[in-house]
Amino acid sequence: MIVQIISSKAIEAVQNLFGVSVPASQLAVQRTIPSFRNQGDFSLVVFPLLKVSRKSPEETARLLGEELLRLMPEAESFGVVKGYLNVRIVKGFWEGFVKDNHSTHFFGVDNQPSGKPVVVEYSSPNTNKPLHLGHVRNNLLGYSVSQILKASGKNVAKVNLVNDRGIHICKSMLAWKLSGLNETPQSSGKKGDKLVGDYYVLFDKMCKTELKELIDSGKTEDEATAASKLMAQAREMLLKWEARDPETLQLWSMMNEWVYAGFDVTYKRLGVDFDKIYHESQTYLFGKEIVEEGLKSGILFRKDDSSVWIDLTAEGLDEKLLLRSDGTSVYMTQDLGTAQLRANDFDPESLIYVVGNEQNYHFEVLKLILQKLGRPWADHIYHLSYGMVELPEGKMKSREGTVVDADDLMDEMIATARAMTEELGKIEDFDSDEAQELYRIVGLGALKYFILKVDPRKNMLFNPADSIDFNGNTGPFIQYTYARIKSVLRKAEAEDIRFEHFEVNELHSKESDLIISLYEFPSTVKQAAADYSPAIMASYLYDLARDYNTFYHELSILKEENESKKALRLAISSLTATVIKNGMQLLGIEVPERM
RNA sequence: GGUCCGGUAGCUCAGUUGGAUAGAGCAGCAGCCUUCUAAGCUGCGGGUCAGGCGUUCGAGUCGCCUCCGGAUCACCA
Repeated sequence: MIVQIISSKAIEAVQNLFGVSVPASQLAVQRTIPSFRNQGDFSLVVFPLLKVSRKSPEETARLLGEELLRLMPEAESFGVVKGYLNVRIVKGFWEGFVKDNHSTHFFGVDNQPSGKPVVVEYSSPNTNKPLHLGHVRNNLLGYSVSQILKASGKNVAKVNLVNDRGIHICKSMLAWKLSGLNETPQSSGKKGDKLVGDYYVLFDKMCKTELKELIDSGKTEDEATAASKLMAQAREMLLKWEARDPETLQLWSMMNEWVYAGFDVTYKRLGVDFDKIYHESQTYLFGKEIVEEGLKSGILFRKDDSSVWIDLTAEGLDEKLLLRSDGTSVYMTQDLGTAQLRANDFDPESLIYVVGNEQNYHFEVLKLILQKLGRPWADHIYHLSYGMVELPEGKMKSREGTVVDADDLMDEMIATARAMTEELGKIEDFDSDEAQELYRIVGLGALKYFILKVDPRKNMLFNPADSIDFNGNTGPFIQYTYARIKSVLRKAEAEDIRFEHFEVNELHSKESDLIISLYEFPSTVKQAAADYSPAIMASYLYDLARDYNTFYHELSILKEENESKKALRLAISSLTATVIKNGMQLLGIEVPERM
């Protein structure tokens, strides 16, 4: 990397000039800001060196620049502004970079996977209701982070932990049974997850009616809840399920199958997948052995009512329950068990949990307990905590019907893509299938980019009006740039213009801006991986697309008369297309050849 | 109340270990298609980086305090 080269040569230069060895941390090398690009490509801040140079900032920069020219064949010239040394890189360096990579299909994403796997858990839905906007953010993040980690050279295992048991599933089952309609996805034509979700809502309604009657008859709210027959029936059903009552199990597995079939459709459309799916019904009993182990080693303790706890007050947290007084496990117990299970299954380098920030405390405690229990891999648990998705009218509330359904959302985005495309009238020669495919790519591209461009940690606002805007900092803008480049490349191919041979003797500023952006793609992948942040990739791709569009606008490519320049511009264009395609793929976004 | 996260232009968001004059997009205004795709490009206006104090040659970025918003602190998951 050129930044590292400059940095290490600068250390050498300081040694030669002032006889002092300075740490790399003292030498900040950065891209020169646009105002001073006429002087150089990269800048070095010399203020930290004044103590050792005992000279003015300008003089220090000048001496360092001269020494760098001697030491660094890649340095062509330099300029000094105040305490900034601006270094111009020789054209041959960029020529070599473009020549080496312009036809490399997997530029930037071709790191060979090595090491133990990184296990990424994401999605993790409940089977009592369909996927909504919040899940969409989760799924897109999990998938994208997995792609980015892979590209950066990690082995990745994507896992899903489906919450397929518990009182909430029993509620759907009970409502379905009580309705007596025997409604199925086949009989109703409803998507399975929607159908089951409807019964969950129905249960809620029936429950409210029952409660209202009880309260009207003079009971307090608490008394009414306690007296609710429906709730009692649901609890009874859960007990039956845990006792493996055949009839209950059958109903449970039938309805879950419906949900899975529905989820599969949504997952497939969203473009996400998993290497392994865990089901809580099979793992919810795990973790108790770990609790026993913790009791033996004295890390956990039992209270008089025989419930089991861990005392984390020394860590600034509270006491946390791990086993109820009746000996049953809680969420934390299960998660300890599934973490161990995953450690056994994968022998992972690290465990990543893509889970909303409302569970920050849970994961902090989970990690701490496992560390106290001496699990070496616990140090590598990372909670990829993301913020909530809010709507302009506030939070999504299923009870108030303000939940944005994942399938509906995709439908709307694709319909919008269709409307926009038809209005622009550029694809008259597409057949119906090609057109449908384009609407899908653009609609989903808009949705995915809109969500992934914001820093995962932050809460985000999902404004439907903004999300369907396809101009500016959007997925379709980047897709458009790609299609535009491909159009040029097709023309070049038709005219049998090759671009293997060119010499770079001079560079237009728009050319060098673009080349340097392209050069930074591999390190951007690494950084996005290190930060678990698709937003970094999204932001990079937007800047790149913008750089390309100004380049495209200011310089002609095919009409350039100088053959060498024409070839260079085609090579840059080709590499830009590759980077956009590879980068978008890291976000789970496809790019169209034409649009 | 304790802990954690956030507060940057009217709105939505960037701002890599502290570095040059804090940037985009949207919205508004004004231009650019006889030229490789105008889903594009160019220009204009718009800021007490919530506020204060401190560290530093240098702070949106680090530390402390205050204010505002959110999450969490269940024998729920």
